[in-house]
Amino acid sequence: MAGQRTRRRIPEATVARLPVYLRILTEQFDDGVTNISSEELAELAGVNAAKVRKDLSYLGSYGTRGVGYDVEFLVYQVQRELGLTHDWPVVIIGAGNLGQALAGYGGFGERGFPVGGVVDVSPSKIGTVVGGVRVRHVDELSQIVGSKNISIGVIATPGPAAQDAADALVAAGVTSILNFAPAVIAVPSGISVRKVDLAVELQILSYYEQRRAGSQQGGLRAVPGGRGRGASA
Amino acid sequence: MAGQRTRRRIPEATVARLPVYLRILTEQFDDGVTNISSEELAELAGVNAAKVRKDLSYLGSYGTRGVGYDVEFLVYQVQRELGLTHDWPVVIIGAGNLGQALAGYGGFGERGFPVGGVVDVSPSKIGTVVGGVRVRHVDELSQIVGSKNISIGVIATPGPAAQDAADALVAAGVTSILNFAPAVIAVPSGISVRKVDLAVELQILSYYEQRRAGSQQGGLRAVPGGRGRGASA
DNA sequence: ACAGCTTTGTGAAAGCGTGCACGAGGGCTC
DNA sequence: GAGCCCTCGTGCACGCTTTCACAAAGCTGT
Repeated sequence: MAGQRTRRRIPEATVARLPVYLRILTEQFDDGVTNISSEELAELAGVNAAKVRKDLSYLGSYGTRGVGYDVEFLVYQVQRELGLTHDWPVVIIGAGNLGQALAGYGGFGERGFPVGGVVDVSPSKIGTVVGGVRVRHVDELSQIVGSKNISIGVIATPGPAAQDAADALVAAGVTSILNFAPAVIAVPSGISVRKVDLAVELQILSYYEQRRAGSQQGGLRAVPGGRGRGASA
Repeated sequence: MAGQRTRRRIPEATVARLPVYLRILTEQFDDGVTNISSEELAELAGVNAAKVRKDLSYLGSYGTRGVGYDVEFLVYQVQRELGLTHDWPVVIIGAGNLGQALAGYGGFGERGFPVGGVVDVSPSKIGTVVGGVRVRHVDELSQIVGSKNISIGVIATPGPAAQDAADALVAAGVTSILNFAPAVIAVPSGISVRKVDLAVELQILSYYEQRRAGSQQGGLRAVPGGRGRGASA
């Protein structure tokens, strides 16, 4: 019974790259590409080929030496590893500007994360329809989460409301949270949290931008740029 | 002349945390707090106190032993280091769902990143007003960037258009890019790129969610969760 | 069947970030 | 003004991540 599921732990850095590989592999598959080498995949993902091989080796030995990887098979394996063999409905808390955009985005549903519900506290928002979903009151959160078996919540509230939102999500039974609010939230251990802060990203860019303006000798140096990447055009 | 600007290089991981400290410090200052210890700041930021001290030490020795840090002074120092002493206007490329939300968000302008322009390729978008800015054609990008001295561009296009958008931004003179499109973009060296991919974040959560479902013994274990954080409630 | 070419999978080394632990230094009290 | 207490700043060790380099393995053509 411990056969398939409990495979070796995958390093966090690798887990963060697998979705990128997956998107590229899917695109390649749609383009009719049936086989791909670590070198090609690395090029498309903007990383080192050795890193690709090591990352993929955590899933198993799915490549063929001298040939490369079978795209379709690899897509399936990465999906399985990431738990993307079924949909994960999400609930969005906060129907303001950002919440509406996320609900209306559509890209979520396509990628296996349909919007299972949107809640807010404001009476002016409740009852409106965003992204085909009617906004309901946050008090109904538990009911929504329970009935649709939702385990992922998205916080799209203003910063000061983020902790309350997180508490409400956890109380409702959500075990993973994607936090867009500009605030650090505390959650019980065992709950996964990832944070996306747009202002923070811009401020990081500002740092390198300013640094560049300061050191006026010999033009530009390579810039780390975080999860992004620089390559010569 | 090499005095102020060319201080020691700050590690990337630290640069990514400085904006978080800055937000917390600003909030504390607004609440009338005049002094803060590394311990308190660490608690609020969800990190280790030693890490806070080490991070801040890259800026200089601005703390007072036995006392802590002067909040107002520290706010100023972090702002200066991040280059936030003046505004950085940004140009948004792509006026779809996401682009509109970003332009209308308002949080950008408040934090020193006013929307200096929005461009798109679609005639149906051009001329419409989002976030108080009229959408213009992408061909006018150079003119917009030049006249407003913009150095940061935000890509909010669909994935397939991202590379073209990046090329257009670089050609227009932008040197930092925040990429929201689900695609890896290639840029000349010397251009900073940061990437925010919503689907990727959800897929990472999916991995840990699935892993949890797989190991059904003794409840939940601590989950890395990336840039987010777990703390006992 | 064998030689040669290609590409994977992985040990080992180097690099980077984190966290501990403690010395250094400054304020406060008596 | 001397001693005590508190908190910063940082050297060091540890662990994670990246990168290199190469042996193992498979396909192809003769």
